[in-house]
Amino acid sequence: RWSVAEDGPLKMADVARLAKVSMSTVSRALADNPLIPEDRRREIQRIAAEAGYVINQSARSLRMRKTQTIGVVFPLGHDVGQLISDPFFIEMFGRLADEITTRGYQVLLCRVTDTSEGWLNRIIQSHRQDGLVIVGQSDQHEALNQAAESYHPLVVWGGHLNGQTYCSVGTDNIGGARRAVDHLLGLGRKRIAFLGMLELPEISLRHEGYVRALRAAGIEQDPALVIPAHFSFETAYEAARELIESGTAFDAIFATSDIIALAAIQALAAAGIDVPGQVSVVGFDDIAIAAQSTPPLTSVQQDLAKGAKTIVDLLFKRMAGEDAPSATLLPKLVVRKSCGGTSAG
Amino acid sequence: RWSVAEDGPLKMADVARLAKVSMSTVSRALADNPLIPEDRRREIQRIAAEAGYVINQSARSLRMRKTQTIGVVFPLGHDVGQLISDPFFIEMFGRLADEITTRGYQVLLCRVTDTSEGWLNRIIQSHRQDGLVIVGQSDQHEALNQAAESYHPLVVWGGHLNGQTYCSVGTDNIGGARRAVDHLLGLGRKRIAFLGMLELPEISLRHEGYVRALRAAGIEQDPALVIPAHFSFETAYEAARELIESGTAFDAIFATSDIIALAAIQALAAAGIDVPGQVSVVGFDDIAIAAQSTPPLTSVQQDLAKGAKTIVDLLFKRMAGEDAPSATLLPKLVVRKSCGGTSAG
DNA sequence: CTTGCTTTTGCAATCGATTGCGTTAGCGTT
DNA sequence: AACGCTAACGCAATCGATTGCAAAAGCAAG
Repeated sequence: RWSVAEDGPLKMADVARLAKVSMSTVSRALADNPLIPEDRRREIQRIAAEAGYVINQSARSLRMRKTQTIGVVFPLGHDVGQLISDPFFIEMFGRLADEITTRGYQVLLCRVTDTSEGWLNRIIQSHRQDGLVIVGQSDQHEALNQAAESYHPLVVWGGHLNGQTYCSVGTDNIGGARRAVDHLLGLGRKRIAFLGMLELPEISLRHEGYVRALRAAGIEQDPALVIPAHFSFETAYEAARELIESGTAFDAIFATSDIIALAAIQALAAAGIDVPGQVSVVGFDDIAIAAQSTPPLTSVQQDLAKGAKTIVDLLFKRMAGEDAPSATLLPKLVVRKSCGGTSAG
Repeated sequence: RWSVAEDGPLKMADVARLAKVSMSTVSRALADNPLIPEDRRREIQRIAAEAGYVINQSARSLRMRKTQTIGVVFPLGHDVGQLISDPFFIEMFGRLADEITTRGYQVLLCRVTDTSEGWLNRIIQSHRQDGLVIVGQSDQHEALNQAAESYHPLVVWGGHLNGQTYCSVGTDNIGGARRAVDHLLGLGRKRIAFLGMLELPEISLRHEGYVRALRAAGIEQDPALVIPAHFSFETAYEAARELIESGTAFDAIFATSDIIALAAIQALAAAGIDVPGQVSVVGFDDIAIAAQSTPPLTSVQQDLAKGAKTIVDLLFKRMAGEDAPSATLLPKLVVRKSCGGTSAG
């Protein structure tokens, strides 16, 4: 009898010996190749299963030049440890994982530790995956553009930017922001602060929506109301606190993520400012906590389930050689108590 | 000049040609093997980097019989789609991913879609990973025991069970539950409901702690107060609703996860029952939302950061051939408003 | 019993790296 | 110049599968 401990893992050659056929035949039988008559196929499959044989994926990947694996790459640089701290990315990852595993592929999580020149090429050429999903462009627009030239199975979650050659899926950031700010304006708010990092493409688009809404309402923009704020709770809290202490007057906050919004609400509470009484707050993403917070947060909802499905659909198309275009999802404003009563003129 | 599009990806042989040395030398140079003089090593590394060469990991894995990858396996069966719905698993995954990538390994997410006989062996023998973390024993205690016999680089997050031969890391479930129920008893609560699936080993241990606390307080157990409840919000809500409608009297709930606790609180609210006025609620896990909910949830905190670090530490020891023992983490009761005022006799 | 055709099967090359072992180069001694 | 010794380097086998191509087997018709 054969044992893992003594003889090491079973190889295909061993199964071939057991079944008294050649390796070629075993390989074809396990692959359900019709070249082998069906009854013999079944027989060989049974023998392999009973022996506990499993195909060595390293060998298979090398020979077939594919890994049955999709790499999911998470954003870089800006916030170290963001992976575990940001509910948005976490949820996105879960949904992507679902979509990918449903299609019979494995999910490889890639965290980029070294963003020096060529980081993306290093991931691509490692051949560890058959396709890549990049979650968030961060500030790597150029790197993505360049990689997309020669590597096709690549889809990016993020904003649609000028001169973009890669395939991206993302919410209509301008429209979403526009809707949020329009809502605040509709409540009679006039001094609306913007919290977010303009350096990030998606945030920059949300800022554009903010600007357009103000302009359409004929309200003058005040640079003092545009505050840089990272995605982490602590830094966002700090940013909000500084805004409050600066003495700049404001009656609403448009936060470019829910985490930032929640941090702002806490900072306002700490300063004794009532939400939504004195200041209205709107977030972005509509993560799960948003509905549970006190007060419940009004937020621009991104449909991550649909987003993930779209990303993976497009990726598989591209893996099949087809040329899939970018897609934009329509955001929805979910109104809750954090921005005050029912709308007014 | 060389181009990905035209000539396919660069191979080590190409680099060898560029550097005018043999493949052996290139391989050794890239591996920083001291057999090659340092200056030549640097030179070859420079040439490889400039050409954009990256080692093909499939080939490397095959030859070296290791993949620089750790598989993280998620629980099976009980709750389909739990991956995306359960914040506990998500957070655990994030922390594991951090610990693993910090050590220079990749993370492969394994979702088991086929739990038929031999599922674990199929993962192990695929040789896709150098080590395995299983998050949650589910009902697979026996399968784990058997696999552990011949496969050593394996660590399980979960309870420590009788006759267990595999290495596990987990919270002291009995102690944690005991502490939670003792707290409720200290508040004067006497009819404490238990919500959770006894079939799961960890939950069964928490039930044991519940029983011990009641026994120590000389309070009679009522089987009608032990309610089966899955981990998903919807099913837990349903379970809580049935408890309420059954008419069984109770003045406290010990929920075996925060999700269950939050669902119970909502069900209670819907029935017009005040928390903590009429019923005290305690959860388990202390996930991020717990502190943000209304009312903030008292919960048994599991230190996931430490748990993940311990798991990965032990796993790497086992991968190195050492024999690492199981570990137990001490839970901490975090008291918030959901179970009522400061304690009383 | 040939011949011709189809169905099965197996040989051997291949994927792209790593590495044991033997060879060559380089240098210092005598 | 010959020798010995070490430091560098390269040949070729190897990891474990897949697959093109050719050979063998099976079968029917002549």
